[in-house]
Order: sequence, then structure tokens, then C-alpha cells
Amino acid sequence: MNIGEAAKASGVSAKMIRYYEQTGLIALAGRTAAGYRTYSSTEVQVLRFIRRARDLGFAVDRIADLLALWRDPSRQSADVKRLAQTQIEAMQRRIRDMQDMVATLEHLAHCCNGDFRPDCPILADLEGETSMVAQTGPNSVGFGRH
Amino acid sequence: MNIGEAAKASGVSAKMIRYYEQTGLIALAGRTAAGYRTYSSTEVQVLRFIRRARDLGFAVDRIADLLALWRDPSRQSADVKRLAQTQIEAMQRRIRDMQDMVATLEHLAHCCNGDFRPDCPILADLEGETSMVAQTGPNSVGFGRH
DNA sequence: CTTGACCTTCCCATGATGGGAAGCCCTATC
DNA sequence: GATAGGGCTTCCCATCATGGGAAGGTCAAG
Repeated sequence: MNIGEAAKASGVSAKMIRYYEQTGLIALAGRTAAGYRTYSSTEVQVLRFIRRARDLGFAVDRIADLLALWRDPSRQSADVKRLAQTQIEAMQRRIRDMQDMVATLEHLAHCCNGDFRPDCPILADLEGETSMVAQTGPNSVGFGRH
Repeated sequence: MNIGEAAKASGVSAKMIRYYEQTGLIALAGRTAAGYRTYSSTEVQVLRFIRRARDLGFAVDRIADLLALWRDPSRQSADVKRLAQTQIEAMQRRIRDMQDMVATLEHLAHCCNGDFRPDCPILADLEGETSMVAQTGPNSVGFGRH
């Protein structure tokens, strides 16, 4: 199977398959005489595993951990569960941060007439001393697809 | 005022101040004879505005729009409100995506014994055909601090 | 044998942020 | 007045996952 077919079958783009190979997340693919990468159904399954873990928001580093556990027949499910829970907590922190931001914005937008006049509590808040904006330090759990 | 003091006074790091200048978000700073950037309290206020908008999750491009409106005495508050609402909707989409991911993860983690045995529904899901993982295409509203 | 679709590698860009090096400048202390 | 330490300058690099695109080789169908 060529890389394009593997991409279609796994939902991982060819670009990303090469990237995962290059960064060591997956093993070096076999090659045809002409240098084309070839993939077995086993390898496609690994790619699909990766794809699904990405869809759950796992960073590539965590996926490496998950893959190691997946391949380890003597793994303990507690280890997998711990990874999942760490991920859940990180995402929940992130969600909470964003919800705070949205709540502030909604409040400000609600206070804004939204008409033809220039007066705007949103700008006043951004400008002023008495801001509603959380004075978060360098926070932000390191998460983010993209 | 030197860049370091302006950074402290505004909450924007010196690195970022230079970056904002370089990318045109803020005007070129004045310079001393020796080449040091200087900042007035007006410029510090702009930086604080930017900082607060960042804390509300606005991307730098949107902040440019906000600054333009801020500076425009004949602006209409409706324009500001529209920007805020677009931002709210983008963040809510992102939050919803993440909540979906968390819900799936929580379900899987809940089904996992988390003991010394290798059997794990989380791995099974990632591996298997019958995944709970949303088959989202290339989605993800383009948002993300960091 | 040509055409078009596919593959290869290599480089670049994203967005916001920080790290660090090399070198200049300013101020305080001796 | 010399020296030390801290602040400033520019320039380059790294992040993280992803895509775009160019230049060139390969394969399969017509």
C-alpha cells in the first residue's frame, strides 16, 4: 500500500505520516525499489490509533506513551487510565480558562448597546483601570490542536 | 521609559513588545540617541489594551481591529460588539469540541478498571473499529493561545 | 511513448512566545 | 576614571502540528 492509500485508509494525511515517521512516533516505513514507502494493514492500524488519539486531544508525546502501552502485553490498565485522566484534567483546565474568558466577553457584550454611537463598554474595559479581565499570569495549560 | 519599564507597567514582555512593533500592531517606538526604545504613558496604555484583549482570547489580528476602533472617534459600538460576538462564538465552538473530547475520554476512563491487568477499554477503543471517537474531519476553529 | 496522477525530498509558513548569544550602553561603586 | 553588573540592541533558533509548494523521479493507463 502506498502512502496515499494508507492516508486515505487511516485518516492521517500523507504529510503527517511522513512527519510521524521523521519524528520517530512510528517506525521507518518499508520502501519499494523506487523508494516509495509501503504500508501494511498493521501499520495502517497504528496510524488509525494515532488519528483517534489525536481526535481525543492527546499531544503527540502522549500518543507515544499510549502506543508503548498498546504494544506492551504486560501493561497495566492503570497506567493507561492515568494518562487519560491527566489528559482530562488538562483539557478541563483549558476549558475553564476559556469559559472564564467567554463569560467576561458576554458580560461586556451584553452591556454594549451595539448601535451607531461610539460609546462602548467593551473598549472602555480594555482601556480602563477597572478591568474585568482576569489578571492571569502566564497561565494556559499547554494544550491546543494546531 | 525604557522597554523594560514599559513591559513591567503593561504586563507585556519586552520580547512581545518588540514583536508587536515588528508586525505592525503598534507603531515604531521612539529611540534615544543610543538606540534604546522609549515609551510614553500613552503607549503603555496601548500595550495594556493589547494585554487585556489577549487575556480575553482575541488573536492579534482581531486586536488590530479593536485598536482601530478604539482610535476611531466616529466608530459605532455595533462594530465592536460584532467583533466580540464573533470571538464568543469561536470560543464556544472550541469549548464544545473540547467538551466532546473530554466526555468521550471520561466515558472510556470510567469503563477502565485501572488495575494491574492489561485489558483496557481505552486502548481497545483507540485500536478498534467501533470507536467512540468523533470522526471529525479537519475541524477545529482556528483558536488557541500558544 | 505520452500524460497525468502519484511519489520523493527539501524548504517555508503558520502564531505567539521564549531562549540565548554577541555586542553596545548606562549607572553605581570603588 | 575604571570596572562591574544589568539593561538594551539585533539576530537566530525552537516550539507544535500542520499544510503549501517546487523540483524531480515513478508508475499505470491509454
